[in-house]
Parts: sequence; structure tokens; C-alpha cells
Amino acid sequence: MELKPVAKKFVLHWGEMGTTWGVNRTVAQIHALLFIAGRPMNADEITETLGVARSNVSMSLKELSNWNLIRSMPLMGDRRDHYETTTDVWELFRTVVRERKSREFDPTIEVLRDCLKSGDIASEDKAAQMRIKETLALMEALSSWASEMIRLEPETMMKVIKMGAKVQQFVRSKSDS
Amino acid sequence: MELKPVAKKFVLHWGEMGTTWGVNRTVAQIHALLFIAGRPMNADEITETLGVARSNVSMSLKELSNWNLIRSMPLMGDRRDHYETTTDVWELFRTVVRERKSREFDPTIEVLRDCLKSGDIASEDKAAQMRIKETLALMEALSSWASEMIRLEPETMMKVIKMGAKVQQFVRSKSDS
DNA sequence: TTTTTATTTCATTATTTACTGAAATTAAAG
DNA sequence: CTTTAATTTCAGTAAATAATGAAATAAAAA
Repeated sequence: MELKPVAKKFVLHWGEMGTTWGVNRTVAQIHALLFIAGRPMNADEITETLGVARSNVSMSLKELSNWNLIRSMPLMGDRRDHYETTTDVWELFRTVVRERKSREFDPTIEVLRDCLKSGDIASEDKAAQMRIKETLALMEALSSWASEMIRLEPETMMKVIKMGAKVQQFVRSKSDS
Repeated sequence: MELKPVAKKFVLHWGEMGTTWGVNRTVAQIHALLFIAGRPMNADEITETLGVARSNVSMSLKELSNWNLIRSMPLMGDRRDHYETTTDVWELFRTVVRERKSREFDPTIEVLRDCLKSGDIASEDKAAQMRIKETLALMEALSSWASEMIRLEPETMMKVIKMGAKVQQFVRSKSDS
């Protein structure tokens, strides 16, 4: 499939950003392609469109599965695997938050808990102990908060986001009562 | 400086996580070291403690400056540069959010705006155009929201986070009125 | 100023990560 | 079963990134 100019720009940019988002270029490009195409595509079609090796596509599709960003779709009269990603940006957002939380937060939360449980913690100076505790507390709070937020309906989540810092009124009214 | 067991574990772990957080091991280790030490350190001391090349420390300190994660501190009676990072996890959090937003969101927002302004956008199919619009809208919303949130006082922000999905009550009460 | 100390730069090397292509595997069709 | 198509694996290569060490620069002390 030959991409139209904007789609091409989108795919190439998504690919470049992939690196800062924690996946490699091909992985991000495939995701972008499936997202912009909005229909299931087979591996050969992806290969041809992106101009990368077939094996690279195979590995990248597996990586996208690990991220829960694609699912395989059987297509009537075609024995090849077809892959699609959600076209719902909210679902995409949720998935990315969930996955990044598990990669970027959970391992650290575990290590910090270990640190604090360890018999060696007492020999660290008080201020350092405190900082580890505070780091853990913040990460745990953010972690549960993210888990709760991604359970909200997109409609509701959008309202929360649009409201922005105005939530503080709610916070204040709650703590006053 | 010889690190105590927990501090060592903390520094090594932070270093490993650095990769998934978008900085390299040394950069993350130096940050962890300054955070756990809780006092200004000079480059030689950092070099010695971490066992890496002096030049690596120099480059990494510059990178940490680019992230606004350290500042240089003159110390009475010592002509060497001393560096410190905040020991306030909330300030750390804010900085990371601000910086990652500018690296991970802003460039994409710009490209998506370009895509939609481009004369070529009309030749894409309607559904694809829509998805680009929705992606941009979501990213813009998240971006402004993050900017607003990191302006809140730590106290307030913690309350908002602790409240979690309960904000939806506020959202509902607002849209009902 | 010259000397000493501190710091940075950058070419080189090492390490890690990404990608390719060929071979192996799996599985459907004949 | 045999053949053909689809997919995966993985050793080897390429590319990108990180780290080193020597040389250059900067800046304070003598």
C-alpha cells in the first residue's frame, strides 16, 4: 500500500517518537500504520508499505502484542494473520498508561518496598530513609490514581481533564467538610 | 564515598530504570546519588562513588542540567563545582512531568497540527482525518491539563491524587448544574 | 605571568539495540 | 501424506548509543 502524504508523515513521525516513548522505530511505525489505516492488515502488506524486513515486522508485531496494542483478526477467505489496533484514541491512551505504569513504575515500587523492608535500612541516615519513603509514597499514590483514572469512561475522563486544576475546588470543599 | 547497602541498591536500580525513563544509566545513577546523598557533591566525588569515567560524569551532569534536575552550588572554600538535586519528591515529579511533556508530547502536537493544516489533508480518507483530529485533541487536552496540575501546591496535588476517581462526582455535579 | 587545578570536548572504543536474510517451523491445501 | 504458503526464529550485521581517555580549554592560585 502506498501511503498518502499526510499518512506517510504521520507514520514517520510516530516512528521517530517511538524511541522517546519506549519502543523502537519499526514498532511505532507499524502501530501508526494500523492506526491510520483503520483496518486489519497482514504482515506482508505492512512489510511492503514500510519497506522493512519481513522478520522485523514479525518481531515488532509480537512486541505490539506484548503492549496489548494490537490484536490478530481472522479475515474471511484469507489464511494469513491480520492485525488491527484500536482506532479509539481513548482506548489507546488507556493501554499506553497501563503498560507504561507496569514498565516504568511497578518495578521501582517493588525495589523501594524491598529497600524499606531490608535490615540494612536502619544504617542509612534518617533523611535518606525519609526520602525513600516519600518517593515510594508518591509512586504508590500515582500508581493507584492512574489505575483508577483509566477505568473511567472516556466521556468522564475528558471532563476531568478539561476541568483541569479546577478540581482543587472540589478538594477544598471536601476537606472543609 | 562508599555507599551503604540500601543507597547502593537504590542508585543501581535508578540507573537501570533510567533507560525506560528516557535517560541513560549514568545520568540516572548520578541523579539517584545526589537525591539519596541529599547534599551537594563535586564531580570527582561522583566519579569515584559510581566508578565511571570523569568525562562521563561531566557529560551526564550537563544532561541533568538540560532536564533541570540539578543545579550547581558554590561551596565556601572550595573552587570546584558542586551539584545538587531537589530532595523534594514533588518538585522532582513536577520537573519530570514538565520535561517529558516537552520531549514526548509537544513535538507530536506540532506535527499533528501541521498535518491538519496541510493542503494534503483533504486527500486522506475522512475516518483517518478524524482520527488525527482526535489524537491531537486528546494530546492537547492532556498537555494543558498536565501544565495546570503541576502548578498546584504539593498538598493540593496529593489530595487530588488521593481522591482519585472520586473527582467524577465533581464532574457530574458540574455538568448537572 | 606561570603553575596548578578543574572542567570540557571529542575521537575512539565498547556496548547495546535494531534490523536483515536465511533456515526452521508451523499449518493449511491439495 | 506431500506440497505450498505463512510465520517465526536466530545468527550475523548494521546502526545507534554510551563510555572512555587523552588532549584542549578555562580559571583560580602562586
